[in-house]
Amino acid sequence: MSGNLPGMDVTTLSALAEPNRMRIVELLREGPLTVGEIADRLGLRQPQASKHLKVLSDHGILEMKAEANRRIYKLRAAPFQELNDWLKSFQRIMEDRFDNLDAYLRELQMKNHEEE
Amino acid sequence: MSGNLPGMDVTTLSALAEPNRMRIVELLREGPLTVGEIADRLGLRQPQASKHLKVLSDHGILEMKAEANRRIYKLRAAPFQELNDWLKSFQRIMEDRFDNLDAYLRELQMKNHEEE
DNA sequence: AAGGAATATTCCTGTAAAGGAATATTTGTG
DNA sequence: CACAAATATTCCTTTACAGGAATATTCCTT
Repeated sequence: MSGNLPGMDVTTLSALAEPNRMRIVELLREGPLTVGEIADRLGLRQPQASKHLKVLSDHGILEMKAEANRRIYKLRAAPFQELNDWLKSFQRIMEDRFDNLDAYLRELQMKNHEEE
Repeated sequence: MSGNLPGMDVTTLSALAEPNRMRIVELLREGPLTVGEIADRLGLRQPQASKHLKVLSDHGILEMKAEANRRIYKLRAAPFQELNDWLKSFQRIMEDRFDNLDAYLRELQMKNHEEE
């Protein structure tokens, strides 16, 4: 009966829900960067930068291109599209259902009298 | 020089980045519900449901209305708007900057030759 | 081939947070 | 006023994960 909802992937959110990773994402909006530059600009140690980048990559938020010694990371569009789609499916319902407390209160009333 | 970016609140994301809390949010799309119903429908124990609801409320994702014995929780629009705005500020940049690896590679080249 | 960048990985430690169980609190009802 | 229902809170335990430090790996340069 119930349609198959988009079902936002929570692990994508948890990957973004870490301050330094969010800073990395914000930084990469300006364009692709190497690990070293990311670490420098954000005042992170290289190992922690690498670890965060790995998490973000594993969740498909970033993609990496090896260029000689350097690894260049850049944003991927997909997860943001997914987030956007999920939000859109919300907006539709927002106007309708969020605020009909009254209907629900009447419903509660009914159940109360029903079960006695 | 740099504009003040939206700056998505990571704590909002972390509140959503928990499976049971996400399930609560999805459930409440259908309309407001009491703690008991939320716990029932999701197969959660009441205390855990209350705890998750508190987290969601503390982050402004839900709001609560006390109705006699019951507490009715419902979604708030604000955080979703915030998320939406943040995403929008992304979309704009997506097309332009995400993919100009070439420019960045040339830039790297230059720096390499520069510093010698 | 050797040394040095740039990056990834491993190990350790501390901390935050989620679930379980029990209990407190509030409110309605007989 | 006593009891029961609905919800919140506390305490405990376990687990996930972020940072620090050290080390491994890869690739360039000479």
